[in-house]
Amino acid sequence: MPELPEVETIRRDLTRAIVGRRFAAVDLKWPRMVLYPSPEAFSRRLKGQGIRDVGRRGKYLLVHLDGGDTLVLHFRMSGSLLLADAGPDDPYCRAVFTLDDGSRLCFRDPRKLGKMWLVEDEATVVGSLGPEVLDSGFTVDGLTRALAGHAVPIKALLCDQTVLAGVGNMYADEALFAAGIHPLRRADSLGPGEAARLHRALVKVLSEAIESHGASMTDYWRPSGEPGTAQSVFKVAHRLGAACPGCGAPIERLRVRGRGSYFCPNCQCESG
DNA sequence: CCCGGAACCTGAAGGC
DNA sequence: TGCCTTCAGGTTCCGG
Repeated sequence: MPELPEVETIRRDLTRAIVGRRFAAVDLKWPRMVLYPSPEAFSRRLKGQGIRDVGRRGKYLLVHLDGGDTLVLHFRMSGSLLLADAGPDDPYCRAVFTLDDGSRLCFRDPRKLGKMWLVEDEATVVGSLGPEVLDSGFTVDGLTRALAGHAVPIKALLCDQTVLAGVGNMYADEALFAAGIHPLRRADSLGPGEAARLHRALVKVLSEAIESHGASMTDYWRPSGEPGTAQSVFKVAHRLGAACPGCGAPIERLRVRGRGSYFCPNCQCESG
């Protein structure tokens, strides 16, 4: 499930591979993934535009084009972007972009939940996102302000993209463990020390995951087809019943707003 | 404000 | 073996 570290890895890998190239052809095998404009207009307008740079906002990949448009991609649950040789035979390839040098880019997405937009102003898609966790401008104060006045479970708030951009289920669990905070704690009940620990944990967990090129749990691969390795250092996420690296207690799982949440009942106590 | 549930999707996993 | 149900969770929307 591509969250911030996975999309950032795709951005970096892709930057080396496609900046300066031009879109030559677009083959939409699952047109419903295009939300704007119409699939026909999307393909027509994209064709011929050169790639200026590849950016990211939260979990969105932003391909800035020399015609002034931005191609926006969201991978949702199972999407990935592969360079070339996944090949036209791959049954899960939902869109193929052919570039002017003959290379191909494949949007692979078994579950068809991924989305694409081609817009003049990217803010129409990403304008409502909260701050980037890894921006230098994201401070403990900023996090404290984001928590204030919210009676929701902290886990739910961390996954709210309008509050923080880029954090999803896996990394929210890892950051809460690193900060020693229970996923059900009310966001507005965190003390200053806890907010500072959580801020540090978020930055650390996401930075280290980027260094490991993201986590390949299910359907995520780097554009080269190689897996990321961030999952190998997960301490709680997807480790139900395994020993907590801090205290040895078995990792437990509960549901927070419909999402499976892994935590150590010992190291993350409910009262904080 | 806060929550739950449905919808979008399909492969994997578990039960019988 | 095989059918059926449930689960996985990012996002949006809708109703209580």
